[in-house]
Amino acid sequence: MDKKSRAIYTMGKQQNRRSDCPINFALQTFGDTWSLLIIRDLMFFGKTSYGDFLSSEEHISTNILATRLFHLEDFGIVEKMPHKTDKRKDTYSLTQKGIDLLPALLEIIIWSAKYDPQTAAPKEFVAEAKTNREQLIKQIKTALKQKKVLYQPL
Amino acid sequence: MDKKSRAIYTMGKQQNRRSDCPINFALQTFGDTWSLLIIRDLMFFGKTSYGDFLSSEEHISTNILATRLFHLEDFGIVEKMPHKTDKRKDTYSLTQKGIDLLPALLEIIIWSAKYDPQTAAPKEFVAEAKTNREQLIKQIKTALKQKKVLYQPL
DNA sequence: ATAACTTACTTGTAAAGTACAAGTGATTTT
DNA sequence: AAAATCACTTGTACTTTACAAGTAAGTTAT
Repeated sequence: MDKKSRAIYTMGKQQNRRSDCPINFALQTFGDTWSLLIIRDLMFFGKTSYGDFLSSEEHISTNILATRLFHLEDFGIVEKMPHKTDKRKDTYSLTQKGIDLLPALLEIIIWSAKYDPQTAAPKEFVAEAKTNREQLIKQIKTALKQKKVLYQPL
Repeated sequence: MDKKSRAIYTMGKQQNRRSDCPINFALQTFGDTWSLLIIRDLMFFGKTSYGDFLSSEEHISTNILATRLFHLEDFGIVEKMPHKTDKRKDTYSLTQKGIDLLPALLEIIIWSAKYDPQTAAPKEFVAEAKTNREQLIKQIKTALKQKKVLYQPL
């Protein structure tokens, strides 16, 4: 890890926190332009590797991805493990702390689906999130633990 | 408005959207380091003026605040009106689109309260959000419409 | 009435962060 | 044994941010 990454790493532990406000805590943890997309990929689309994240349609730069993954791992939202068979690869997964962001993600999805006329959010999914929230959360959590992929990348 | 602001303004209308993913839509709307704090100030703390936002404890820079307010207004999350009596002032308020972010904010607060050992989130508030979500949402929306302040800045 | 103050910004500049292209070294595949 | 893949790192130009200072319109105090 280089100096810049270490700087971010250290900030990660919130030596430089702007306030103790819960909204601010969330912002300083994953409130940049990319982190939530990585979390999305892990939460809904079964992506697990560096290359998987790189290939998402939003096209994150490789250096940015590297620092965000350090950051998210540092904050305990993401875990990195050696791939079972391929020694070149690492496998990323959400920790419990990361999985617990699911309700917030669902609310964001509901909001975007309401206000973005060209949203890619599947109607049935949004309907489920609105009317069967708790059940949908359980279902997704179960799938995550079993490493089943419920949805295709948008 | 200067060239830079116009550039952001144009991006605001999502000519340059990275994808139609709902998470991405939210990120491109308010996914920077400051917007959610402005929305928080409007939602919970009864702040309404430029100076109010400037004086929040996170210390946003004045030029950043100006561009974020343009952006948020452009996206229809915030409305700007001349102050009733003081012609120097403007009064900012949340639109319905902005108010509809409340459920997402509540989930973020619940998450941060769980994982930040030094969170400033009031326990009773978090408890209410968990057990009486819908009622709390109604209560806050009513207060917003009546311009009552329910909470003190953290 | 006028000077001092407040308000909502704008401007300038240095520092930090981002995007893009091109490596690199350790595997794995062909 | 060569070519490809994987998870990064490095270099550089560009963009964004942070901080300090200034400005114009409107309000308050004397």
